[in-house]
Amino acid sequence: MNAKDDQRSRSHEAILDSAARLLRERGVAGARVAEVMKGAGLTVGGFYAHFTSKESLVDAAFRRTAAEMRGRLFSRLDEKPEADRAEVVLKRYLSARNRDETLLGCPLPAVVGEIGTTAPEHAPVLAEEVERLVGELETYLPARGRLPRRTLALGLVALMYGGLSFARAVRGTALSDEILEACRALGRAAFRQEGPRTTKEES
Amino acid sequence: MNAKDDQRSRSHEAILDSAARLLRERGVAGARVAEVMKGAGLTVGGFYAHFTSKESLVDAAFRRTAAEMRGRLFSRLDEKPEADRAEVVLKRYLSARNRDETLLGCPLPAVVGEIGTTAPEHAPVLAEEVERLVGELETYLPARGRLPRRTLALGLVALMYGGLSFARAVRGTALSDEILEACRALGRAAFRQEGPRTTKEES
DNA sequence: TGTACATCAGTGAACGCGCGTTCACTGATGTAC
DNA sequence: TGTACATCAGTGAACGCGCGTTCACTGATGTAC
Repeated sequence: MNAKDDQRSRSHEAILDSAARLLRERGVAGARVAEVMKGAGLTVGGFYAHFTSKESLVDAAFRRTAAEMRGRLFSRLDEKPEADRAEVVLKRYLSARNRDETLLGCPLPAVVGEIGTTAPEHAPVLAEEVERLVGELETYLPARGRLPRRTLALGLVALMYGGLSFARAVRGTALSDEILEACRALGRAAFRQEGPRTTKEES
Repeated sequence: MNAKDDQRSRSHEAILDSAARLLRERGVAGARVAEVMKGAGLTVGGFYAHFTSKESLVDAAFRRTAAEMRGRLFSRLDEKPEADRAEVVLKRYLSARNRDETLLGCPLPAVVGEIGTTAPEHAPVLAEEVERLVGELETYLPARGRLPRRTLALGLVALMYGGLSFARAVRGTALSDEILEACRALGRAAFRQEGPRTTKEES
């Protein structure tokens, strides 16, 4: 039962990968089952042997892309001075790279609007992933600023998501670059005033 | 030729109104031509006597909703102390009301994601409307803060849009209220440090 | 003022197309003896 | 070791459905004489 199971799980992975790519690039409605399967080197009919519905595929692909994003966003931060870490995260997220390389970038801009309008069935997963992102970001924020860490983290996530969404929507224009820069500046201003630059333990 | 022309322009208005409502509530793909016409008290077939395509309808409806939003956002600000105006705008936009009353609220959360993914044909109109919003918001910001007015305005628009989008997507949860509040706090922090609360002329 | 004709906003059915999902079938892999 | 059968991942065509758009037609409004 080895070769068969191997094949099966390899296909499963390929489908998820393909879905993750399309979800980030085209959103929920734009990630069509037939195209997902084609991207995995398979045909439409086989899909339902791997997932019970498109809905469950989207949930799974969303979780995966969100986890990947957090991985990239928070990787190797221990190499940076503690006081600079939040700024590094901000810079990484609001970068031309994260805007242009949709295939590897953040899934939020492609799905949040749809979840608010035509795809509310994915709201629970979104809430989950936002909590994860906010929770991890909090770790890198000053412990006692004017605003509670969680407040600051929630606001920064909204700022980052909003800036990236706009920048992607008008990509290729000067406005797009301007937006990214302005959001970085605003975010920096928000947490720079929040705490002293001295080193404090966080736990 | 009076009664006929009157009828025609009344229908045109009704179609636009209906489209504006649906666009805010369900986005570009969700605002279906047949449903728009039904909402205007008409049938599908008559649509193309009023608009050349769905695309041009969406552009027109988007401009209309954006203008309405600016109207509500910036109305009667002269009644408020000059230093408080930006904060009033922030509060109005990031309110439970603007989240829940989708029918009258901001169109951005419903369309920006789609424009970035499956409906790039509306990017020019989006850029136009963002410029209008940013330009008007600048008027209410401190003239010489740490950040240039335009930078601050761009960042605030991204923050407001991002916060409202998240809040709508997870509406009905505690997280949704928390996000609105956090974005108001972050925005306030950003422009509060930007300038002294003294009165300065702006022009 | 009345009558015959022209205009045109709106109707409703049909068009081609693409979607998510289903299902009878295939053929390579694994099992039993 | 070889043969007959079972399993099951994947195929490809079909299903019902909804979309944007087209078009022959209707009937009330307006014009010409």
